[in-house]
Amino acid sequence: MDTITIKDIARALNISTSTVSRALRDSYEINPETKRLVTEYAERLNYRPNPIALSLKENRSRVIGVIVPQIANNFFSQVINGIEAIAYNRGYHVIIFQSHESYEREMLTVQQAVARRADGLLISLASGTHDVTYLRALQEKKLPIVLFDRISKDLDTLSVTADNFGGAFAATEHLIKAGRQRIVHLTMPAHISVTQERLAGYRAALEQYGLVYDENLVRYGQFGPDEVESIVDELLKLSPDAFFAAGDRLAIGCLSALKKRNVAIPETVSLIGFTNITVADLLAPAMTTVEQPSLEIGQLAAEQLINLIEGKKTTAPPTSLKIPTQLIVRASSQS
Amino acid sequence: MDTITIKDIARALNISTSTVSRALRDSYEINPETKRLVTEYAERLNYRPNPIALSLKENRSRVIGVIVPQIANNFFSQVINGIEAIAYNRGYHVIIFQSHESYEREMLTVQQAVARRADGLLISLASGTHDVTYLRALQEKKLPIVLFDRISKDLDTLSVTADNFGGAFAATEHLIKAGRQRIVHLTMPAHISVTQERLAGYRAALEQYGLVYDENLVRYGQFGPDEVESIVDELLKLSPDAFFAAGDRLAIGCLSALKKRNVAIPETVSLIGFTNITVADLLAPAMTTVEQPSLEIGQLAAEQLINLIEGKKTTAPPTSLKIPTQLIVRASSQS
DNA sequence: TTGTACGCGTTATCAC
DNA sequence: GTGATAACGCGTACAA
Repeated sequence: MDTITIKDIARALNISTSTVSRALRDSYEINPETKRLVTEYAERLNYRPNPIALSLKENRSRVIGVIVPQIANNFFSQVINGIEAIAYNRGYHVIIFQSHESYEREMLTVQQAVARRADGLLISLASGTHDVTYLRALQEKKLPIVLFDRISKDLDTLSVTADNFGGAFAATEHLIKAGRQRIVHLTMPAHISVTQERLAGYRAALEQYGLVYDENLVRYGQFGPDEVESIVDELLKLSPDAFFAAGDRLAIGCLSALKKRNVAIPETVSLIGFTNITVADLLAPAMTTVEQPSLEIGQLAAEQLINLIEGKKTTAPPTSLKIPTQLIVRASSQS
Repeated sequence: MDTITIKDIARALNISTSTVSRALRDSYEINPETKRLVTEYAERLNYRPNPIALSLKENRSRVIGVIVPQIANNFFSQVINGIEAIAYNRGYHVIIFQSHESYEREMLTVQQAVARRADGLLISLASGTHDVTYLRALQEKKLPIVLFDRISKDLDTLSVTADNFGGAFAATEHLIKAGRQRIVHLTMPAHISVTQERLAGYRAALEQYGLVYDENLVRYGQFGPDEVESIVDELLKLSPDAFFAAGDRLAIGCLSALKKRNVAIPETVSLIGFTNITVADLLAPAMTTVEQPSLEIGQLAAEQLINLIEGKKTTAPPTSLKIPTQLIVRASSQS
């Protein structure tokens, strides 16, 4: 891949590289004629400045590193979509890294991103991550970091999340108002921030409506398809009258299990983060869902990070940004 | 973000930068003691060579550019997953670009990738792309390019796709053997390679079993949710006895439409590329699907591209690699 | 065995 | 108005 440089232009036009540079950068006092010559020639040869040389000189890469647990996931791929939209608008490129939910891999990929001289990092923590001191170290080295979705209170950064508390509260409240009293809460591993926030919303709603919180109705884990089956079996013995699954895959697994068992509950499941409305419609016409603003999370997070990188005022104190969720209540299609 | 360089180490240890460089690169004849000193110090300060400087020097970036129509899409995000797995193993990073199905944006992002000095490009063409001369120009400049999924016969590159013909043939054959005779084929825009290959498989199966090809039963487009509704309405007037949707979203839209109209056909839909089996199970227990090997496509494509970049022998003449698809027949769960 | 000098592509600074 | 030079971080030929 042979590329044309400023040198080539200088040689061809019998002028110095600095003149070429000036002409192209439209910088001060330059002979209009020279400028014309240079720009025309550059145009003709389709000259593009080498961003790598620029990076070296300016000590910045105009690249932001994004670390997610996994790419092949509806939520994260939409967040990335949002990130990309903003980043490209502001002249940044995005390099994606996956932690595969592992603490070790997360550390490694963060190292990689740092080695690549990413100008800043956008991270959603792996479920295996309990310790963020390695991130704190980077922060102290002035590397801009913004956490999103899976955040940590142990790290004093800007963070962008959905309003998980509010969403879970609304979903639970909706079920209660529909007469449900024994609402199962199927959720992710306990230590993840998202889990805690959603659980808190669930509890708050129960409390507000004078229902008891029964911890037997709450199950944690990133249940694989089979696992959910047995969990649901166990739960059914406790005669619940509604299921609130706090995540896409949990909800799908749950629906699948219930369907196999021919459990017919008109409005069993409410879930957070199911982004494909068409599928939700098909799966359970009467299902209520909490739509997670994945695109917006990505956009806002990217915007905040770039502001940080460029030293602009951030939106001040409120270091923890929450984007509202939307409760979507589907009318039962069958009589 | 202050980083430590080879210079810092040299200064601290009172030796020259070249000595430091040699010590770290484990290069020839160096005093073991000096080497120890340097490596220890570097380790302690967590020194990482600046890949940007290296890129500039070696005129390569160890980055591969991936251009897909959209990230937030099950198929593409899984392909990216596969690409990433291979790339990182072989020391490459992956920068993602989206064309948003637009020819102009595709050209722009390719320019960006080239400007960023990507060592090679992995491209799945936008549906808006009818002309690939701009890619041919890059090819002539010796930029390694591998196409995947949405390929073009107008470009003489290595390509990696699913066996779309075989998959469509198998699906159609399955429907025919189940007694279907008027099989609708709902597919993507006509000029896309994938569309053509799948259509050819569909036709070949019809022909082999002596059924007439009725072009009224074939519909093209990237139907939005609403659009599918009216298409299905039109099609129903032609009294089809099966639907073969050549794509995830088409299939979901089709199922949704059929469900709303209470059309009960035991095995209506067969589709290509639906990767989430759990959802397929839920949607239509008797549905037959063709699983697309998205992960493998990504892996193989990345492998081929990196071989190209590194000048290794490619797998010779067969410049067009096809990965087999798998027909998954689900037994009806009812009765 | 180690140090010096140069080049990768670009721009800022200083001379002319 | 334009040219020469240094610097960004690194590796390496060449010199010592």
